[in-house]
Amino acid sequence: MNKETNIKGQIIDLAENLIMKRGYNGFSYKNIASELNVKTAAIHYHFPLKKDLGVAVIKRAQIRFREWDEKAASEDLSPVDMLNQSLETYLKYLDSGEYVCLGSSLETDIHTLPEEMQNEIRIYVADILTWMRNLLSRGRVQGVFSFSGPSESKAFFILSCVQGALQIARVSDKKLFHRTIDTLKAELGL
Amino acid sequence: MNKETNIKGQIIDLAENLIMKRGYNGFSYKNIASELNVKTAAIHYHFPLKKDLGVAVIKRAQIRFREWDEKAASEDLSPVDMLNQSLETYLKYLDSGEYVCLGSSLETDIHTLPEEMQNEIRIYVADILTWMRNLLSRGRVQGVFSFSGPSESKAFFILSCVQGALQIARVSDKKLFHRTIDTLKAELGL
DNA sequence: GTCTATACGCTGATAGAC
DNA sequence: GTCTATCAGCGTATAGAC
Repeated sequence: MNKETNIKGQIIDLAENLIMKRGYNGFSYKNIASELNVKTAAIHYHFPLKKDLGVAVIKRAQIRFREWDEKAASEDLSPVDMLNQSLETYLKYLDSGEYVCLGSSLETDIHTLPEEMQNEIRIYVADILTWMRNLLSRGRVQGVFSFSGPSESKAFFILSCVQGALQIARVSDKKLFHRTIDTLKAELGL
Repeated sequence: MNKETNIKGQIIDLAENLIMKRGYNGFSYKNIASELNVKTAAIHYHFPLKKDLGVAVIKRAQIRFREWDEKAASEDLSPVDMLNQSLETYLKYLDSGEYVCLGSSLETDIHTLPEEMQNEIRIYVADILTWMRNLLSRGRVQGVFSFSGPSESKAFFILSCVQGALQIARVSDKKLFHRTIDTLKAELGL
């Protein structure tokens, strides 16, 4: 999904993609090592425990998300454009034919994960929910979004819908994912 | 979740619950064996390969779902009551504090599963989507549901939303799941 | 930073006794 | 139907050489 040049970054990239494709319990250091044409011990040098790598993946996702948000804010991106940009991320996952979003995958695995990872996931998901809530709130005040009820509920509703749709699309008709996105936009008055 | 008396049924029960809680790659025969106070070899007697057990879990879910549908139909249950009954299943999962729905968990794991299991999952999800589509269609004709667009799209939308909400609720505020259900109902005019 | 070598528990799975 | 015994392979992880 990304193109890190440093080795550590490349490992995190591969791990993230593997988690999104196969889940945390569905990948091993060997998968990463063979992709980089090294041995597993080399991966352990950078991330002694698998848990360390797992935490690194989530923390980087948190940072990337925050930076994306700040960048969009500094560019004075409109709420509509920001929403569209975020939805494009999910469309990109859909087009890949392989990935679901990171949160989605880790939520499913949550009861098998070390506590440190669980905590970081909660933070990551909370960040996204808060961001969406603020975006909706702002958009409604500006008159570009139209919906009823608390922004918090609507944010949860939209993210649930997109995330769930991406998963179901994995095993059914992908065009229905696009329709779901269209419906969500229409419900906001777009 | 269930209460099978025969051993084979008990094994399938435990496997299903483990999949919903920990994912297919997050459980082992040992988990089931220790729960039943037997050795893993005893489980292999009933299901030689893990894949066999996985397929059995999904096939039973298919049958249970169809039987539930037929029963509801034979009782002339109204579309509203049928919808509510199905939503109660998800609420039960939420209250357990542990489970997401079977489809949800297996969709996440899909790229790690043997082909036989993948096929059964597709059938299972297709069955549920078709059922929901027909329910919505019937309800709209009867004038108890109100929504625009194809029933197929709406079915996908609703199931995505519920499924995604159940997952996100695992790591955030569970009351927002209830609000999501309320919103979905309100959108149908309930 | 990466390698070889090694350890060790767990997992899926099988054979044969009871 | 369940047991003991056993197996190979994998996954995580560490030690020490290069």
